[in-house]
Amino acid sequence: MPELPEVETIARSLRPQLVGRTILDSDVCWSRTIATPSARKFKQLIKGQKIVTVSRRAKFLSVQLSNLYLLIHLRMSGDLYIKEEDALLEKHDRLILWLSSQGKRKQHKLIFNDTRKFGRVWLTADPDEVLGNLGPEPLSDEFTPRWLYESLQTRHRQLKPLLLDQSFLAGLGNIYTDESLHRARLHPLAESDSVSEKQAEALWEAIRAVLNEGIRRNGASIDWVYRGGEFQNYFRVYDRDGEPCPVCGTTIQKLVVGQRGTHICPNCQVME
DNA sequence: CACGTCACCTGCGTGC
DNA sequence: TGCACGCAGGTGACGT
Repeated sequence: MPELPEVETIARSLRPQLVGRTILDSDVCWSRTIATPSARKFKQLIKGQKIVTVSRRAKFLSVQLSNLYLLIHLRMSGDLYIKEEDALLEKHDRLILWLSSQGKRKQHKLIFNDTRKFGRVWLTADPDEVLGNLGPEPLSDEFTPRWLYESLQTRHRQLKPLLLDQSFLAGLGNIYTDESLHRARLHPLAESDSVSEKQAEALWEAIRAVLNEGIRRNGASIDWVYRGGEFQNYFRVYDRDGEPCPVCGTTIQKLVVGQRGTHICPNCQVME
C-alpha cells in the first residue's frame, strides 16, 4: 500500500507519539517479519531501547533508538498504528512493540499489521546496510532537473521500470509513477535516453508535484486497506482505465509494463 | 547491463 | 452459493 507519501504520512503521525518512549518489550507474531537479526536476538536487543527520532527514507520508516536503528518497510499491505495496551490482537498483526507510558497517558503499543506478510523490519547499528543502495530522495535538493536529465541520458531503459527502480530514484511506486508520467506527458515505455532536456524538466516538476499533493492529502487509501488518506479521489490516470482523461477527455487505457498495471492517456502520452 | 519471470502472501471482485 | 481465476500501493533472486 505504501509509497513515499503514505510512509511520510505515517512517519508524521507516529513521530509525536513515539519520540521519547522506551520500548519495554516486543512480541514477534510472524518471525519472518524480522529481516535481521533473528527474532530471538531482535527481542533481546530492542528491549529497553529509547526512541530518539522517527523519520522516513524512501519507503522506509526509520526509527532511531538509543544505539540501534529500527527500519520498517511496509511493502504491499503493511501498516503501523498505535493502540492502547489492552487492545485485542488483530488477525494480521505481525509485530508488537510495548511502549512506556508518558505522563498521565495510558500505556500504548506500536503494532505492525501486514496482511500479505511481505513487509520487513530490520534492527541494525548501521542503517546504510539496508538503505545504502537507494537513489536520491525526490523531494530533496539533491534531486534536480539537471540530475534527472543527465541520469536519464546515461541509461537506456524504459521510463516506468526505471522510475520504479529504487536505486535510481527512491520512493516512487506504481501509483505515483503513473501519475507523474501522465502529468509530464511522457509514455511509460519511452526510452530514458530519448527524453529531451525540456521533457526531463517536466518530469522533474511532475514527480515533485504529484508527491507533494500525495503528502498534502495524507496519501492514498484503496481497497480494504484504509488509512484515512484522500489522494485516491484525485488520481488522474491510476485505476481510471475506461474513464476520461481529465486533461483532454480521451479514454484512459490500461497496459502492462514490467508486470505492473500501467495507466495512460493515449492522447496525452505519445511515444515520439 | 537491461529485461523477463517467478517467488513471496492473503484477500477481494468477477464471472461462470 | 461455490469456485476458479486474476489482480493488488513491492522487491529480490534468478536466467537470458
